[in-house]
Amino acid sequence: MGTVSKALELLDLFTRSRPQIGLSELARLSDVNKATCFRLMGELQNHGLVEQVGAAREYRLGPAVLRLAALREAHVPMRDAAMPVLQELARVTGETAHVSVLSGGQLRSIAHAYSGDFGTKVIMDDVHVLPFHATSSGMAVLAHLDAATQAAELKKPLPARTSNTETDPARLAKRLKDIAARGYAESAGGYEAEVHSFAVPLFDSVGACSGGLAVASPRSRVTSEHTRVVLSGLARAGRELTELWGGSLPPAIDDKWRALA
Amino acid sequence: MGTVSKALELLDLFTRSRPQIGLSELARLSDVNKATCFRLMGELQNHGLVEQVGAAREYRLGPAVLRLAALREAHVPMRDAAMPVLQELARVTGETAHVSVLSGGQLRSIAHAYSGDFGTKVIMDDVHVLPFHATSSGMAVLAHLDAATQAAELKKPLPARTSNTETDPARLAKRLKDIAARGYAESAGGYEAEVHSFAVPLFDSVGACSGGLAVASPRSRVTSEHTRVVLSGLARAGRELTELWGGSLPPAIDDKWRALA
DNA sequence: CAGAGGTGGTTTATTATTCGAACCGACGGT
DNA sequence: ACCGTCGGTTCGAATAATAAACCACCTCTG
Repeated sequence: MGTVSKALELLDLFTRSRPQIGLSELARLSDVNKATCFRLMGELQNHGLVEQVGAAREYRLGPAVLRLAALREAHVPMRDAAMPVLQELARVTGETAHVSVLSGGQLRSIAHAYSGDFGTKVIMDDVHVLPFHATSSGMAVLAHLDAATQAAELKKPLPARTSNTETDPARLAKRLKDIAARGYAESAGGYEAEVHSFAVPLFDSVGACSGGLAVASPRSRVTSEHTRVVLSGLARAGRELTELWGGSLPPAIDDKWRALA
Repeated sequence: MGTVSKALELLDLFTRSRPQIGLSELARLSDVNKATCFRLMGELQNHGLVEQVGAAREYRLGPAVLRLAALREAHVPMRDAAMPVLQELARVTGETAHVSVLSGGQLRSIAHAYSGDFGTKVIMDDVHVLPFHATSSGMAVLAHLDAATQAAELKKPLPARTSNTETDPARLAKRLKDIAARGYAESAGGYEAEVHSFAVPLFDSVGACSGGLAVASPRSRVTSEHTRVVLSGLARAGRELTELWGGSLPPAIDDKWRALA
């Protein structure tokens, strides 16, 4: 693996639940030698991506990330545009909603919104790369990608995240066909055992699938009425978001989503 | 220079005015070999920091920067807290306001706000590292740092950005003493020839200087009345922001700022 | 108080990784 | 057909990253 990748993996160790990390722990978590770690962090620090703070000289993300994000938003205002739609979707469903985009062959979560309705909710804080085979967003997106990418993805290993994860390529292929026919995907505990989620694909200006929009609930709250509300919310929000991002719904999807509303 | 630094410098080439860059141009701008550039961008892309888009396969900042920024804000909500204060400061002065923080020995701009009052305004979009000797923020901060850091900074080269930049260490040292005595700094075209700016230092919880707050105007609008408004605005906003960030004003500064209001 | 085990940071020779020049095929205008 | 550019690739040479040992310091604990 390249040096840069190692440095970036160090960055990915920072999460909501672990926002500051000392040098030794960083080395331990990343399986990178402490000296190497030290140098890499030094370089990251010189560019403001991380900073050291406090007497323990622990590292945390630095101010430069704000600049980069502001720049990205100024040029591709996806997140800002998505936020209100996402919050409304969380509100009407009473569940956690999140949106992800396809980038470099990976599906990345870029924003999420929680509902205040229940004491229990699905926490998305520290998820960033969504596996195609184990999440509803992933399957929704994969099902609407071209056959070649789909086949390529099916050839990769399909690690089981839970006992409900679909790990058989043939069965997964069948499920994808099904999803494409319906216009939405469902995952019953394939990512986290207790999490049930539904997702719809999102499309760019040339009608190619570019991301996914999902609602995730604790399994216990899933009923047929709940599912109806979630699906109709997803269809509406999916249509709105696709439009906001300057995309266009393929007519086939448009029809299927009309039926959900 | 380390490989990681090279990669991060590539990231810094993306600006508001140049948000998408092709491989060849990237190599040209960065003085990095095209092959190297390609590999580095590939690694950045694998982590979502950049993505390729369109038929020309141009690069732009990717969705992962959003995640990092959201993480930083969740843990250190500086920018979000600063934004309203900054906007109010821009409003009352009618000029561009910006705030910067000290990180890893550099002063980095983390947010700015424009006023709608005038047709001409100072544009801060693509500034991110502020030189200590050539900006009012830089001098305000440096003047309130400990003597050792100050001396170290004075020993470094002081490149002239304009004909008005202070490049003589001795004269700069004298100016810094002056600034510390007044509690604010002034830069008359030291960074951009036509830009006149005032700045105040900001302080952390132990009373150490941790950043700067500045108002920048076109030179032509500077009058004594204008200066009075700007300084009183800076004093008020500086006090507010220091408090918001959980810092405490040194009593000496507090006195001086009272006189400005 | 001594020492064990933790911290952040530094140094070393060894080695694996990165580098850059040249090259490739594709595209778009002369 | 030529030219210039594009994104991307190759390969030997050379640079830069590596891991382990070491330091100074701190805080527990026996």
